[in-house]
Amino acid sequence: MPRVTLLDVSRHAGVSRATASLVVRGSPRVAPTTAARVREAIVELGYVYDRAAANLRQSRSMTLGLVMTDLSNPFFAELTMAFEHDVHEQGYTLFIGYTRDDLDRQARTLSAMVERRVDGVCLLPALGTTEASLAPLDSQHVPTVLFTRHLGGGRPYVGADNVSAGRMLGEHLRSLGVRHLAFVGGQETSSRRERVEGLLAGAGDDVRIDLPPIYSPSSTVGGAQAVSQLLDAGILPDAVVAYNDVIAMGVNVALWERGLEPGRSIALAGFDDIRIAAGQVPGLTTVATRSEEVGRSCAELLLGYLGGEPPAPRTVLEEPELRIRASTGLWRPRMETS
Amino acid sequence: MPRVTLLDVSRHAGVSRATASLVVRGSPRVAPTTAARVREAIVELGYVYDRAAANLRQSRSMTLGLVMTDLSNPFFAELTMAFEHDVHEQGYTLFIGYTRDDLDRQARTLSAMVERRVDGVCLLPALGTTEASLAPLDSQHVPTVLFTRHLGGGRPYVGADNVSAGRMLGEHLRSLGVRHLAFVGGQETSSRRERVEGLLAGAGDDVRIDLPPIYSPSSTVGGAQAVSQLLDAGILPDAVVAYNDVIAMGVNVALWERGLEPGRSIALAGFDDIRIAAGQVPGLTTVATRSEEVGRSCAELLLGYLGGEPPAPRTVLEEPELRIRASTGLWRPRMETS
DNA sequence: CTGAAAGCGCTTACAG
DNA sequence: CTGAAAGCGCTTACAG
Repeated sequence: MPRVTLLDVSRHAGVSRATASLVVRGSPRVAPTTAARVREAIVELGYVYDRAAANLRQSRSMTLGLVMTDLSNPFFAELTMAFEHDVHEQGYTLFIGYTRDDLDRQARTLSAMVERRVDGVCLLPALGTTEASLAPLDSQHVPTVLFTRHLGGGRPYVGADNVSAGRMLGEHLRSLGVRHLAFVGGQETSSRRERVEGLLAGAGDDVRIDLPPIYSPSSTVGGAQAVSQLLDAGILPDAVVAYNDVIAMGVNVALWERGLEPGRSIALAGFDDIRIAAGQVPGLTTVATRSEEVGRSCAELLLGYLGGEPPAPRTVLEEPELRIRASTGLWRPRMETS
Repeated sequence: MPRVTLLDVSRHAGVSRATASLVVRGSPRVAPTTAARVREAIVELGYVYDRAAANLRQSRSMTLGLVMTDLSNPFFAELTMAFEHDVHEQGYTLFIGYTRDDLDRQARTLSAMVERRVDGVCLLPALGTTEASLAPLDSQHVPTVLFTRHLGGGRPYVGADNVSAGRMLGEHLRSLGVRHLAFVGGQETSSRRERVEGLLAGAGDDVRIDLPPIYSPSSTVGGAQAVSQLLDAGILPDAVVAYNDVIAMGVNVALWERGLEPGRSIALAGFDDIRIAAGQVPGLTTVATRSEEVGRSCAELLLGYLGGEPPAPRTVLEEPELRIRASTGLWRPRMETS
């Protein structure tokens, strides 16, 4: 059976297609009685608006793309929910794609979205992404906002203020009396560099900081392996700082397994304050990097960008917040070295 | 500047639009030299295929919808990743939406996808969903597969075998010597009923089972509140079984805070085996309900369904697997009652 | 294997 | 406020 179209509706209601079209879009320029007749016809015929066809004509799709590496870090699940909420309210439907930090996959995903004429894209760039990687978006003038990782260029970007987050944690640990800390896990990204930079600044010169080249995926397994590498290298700091909470959770388990008691015999902290981090034993000290605010700002920046010029400000840095819990709060220096 | 279309490409290559169209779709019916000339033109002009326009003509969109309540449970993040992987490989792009267990939001989300002519939808139905709620999908003949929660009808469905999962856990706890267990958390859903049913069967008649009407959202906070309600009601079982792992993580914290040591003084278990559960202290005993397999089966069932009749089998139950960890593995009966 | 024409379902000027 | 015509960018028969 053929699809019911706007032409069928207009005939049934005794008006032209143009009029019916205005009614479905809620135009006030149609007489109320006419509009009512059209709406009746819609119900009687079981008509469903074909936004895809409308979009072809209007050359916009009312869809947005959200592309990230993966969801194994709940931070991105939280961000996704906030982003989806805000754009859904504006009538947009969301395309989603996961690059798994693979450049080919990222290219295919972005192309697929561009071919479907997305109106805009929020992207967490995969490792190794360059400005050139984004040519498929730029050549079609698809407004793009980066989040969490930036490329160093002037492209619109939303993220936590990672330098500030690192500094807060560094200051906290120093004030506890930590004299030796190590940083582990994460990938070689802008946000990792920024967190380390802040940590160094916050801890100050009195604190010895080990920055072994120990990277890891954002998983508990990755965290456990990272801290094992650290300990196997003979490094036993007062405090371990993990690149993020998921990694810190893995560090936590590995420390327990080695007979260390996080929060007592060794301090432990992460970044992000994923909701699940408060449900850890011991409760995990962390710096909230505002998943929901980042998602919301991405939506706001992108929506403001649509059909217009790149927005000002082009960079939004969310203010982090230190959340002190038992994983550092109970730790005390083993002995005074002064 | 106007968009580069297939007409521009065909002119530039000296062929007709139809021929150019065949080339972009990789048809073998075009002479190789002609095809090469067209491909050159595409590159030279910077042409981008407009799949949205193609889809209008073909009346299919090469998009699928994945609709669930939310991502606060990592189980659904894992499922999403697996589903996305498989459908991406088949050339589909994914629309996503979160209902937050709200029927209105679910209706709006499904309508938005239907208006955009999705080829198929995988849905975790919000609480209160009836067959009638799915009329927007059915009236447009959008193939639909349910997951995690079913409606009792014959609609295609993928989920874990929750009865079996409950039974495994019940048998495990009984074999440990647990004589009194309580089940807490979760919503009033098909999967909760099934888990409870299996648990009762597995534990047998010798085990006293408390099923207080304590429901909760899938969050650590929800879990902490649920177990507090239990304990405040004066119930102190040998073992607490939570509806899922996220809730169990909250139970874990609340038990510690009350001076109970999960895994020692009280046994604790959940369901799902979310990846992060292994990174708990103590390690959480759970029944894996196969997030990735569920996602994969959803993709397979839905793709098989597209353009054809509803698939057989219409129901796929993934086999669960018991994962014993310290949260029950270290527990021993306090005294013999025989 | 290639080309001219019609059509997917809508919206957009332009007359009236 | 309403209607007839053209067009969004593609694909699909149908001739050749």
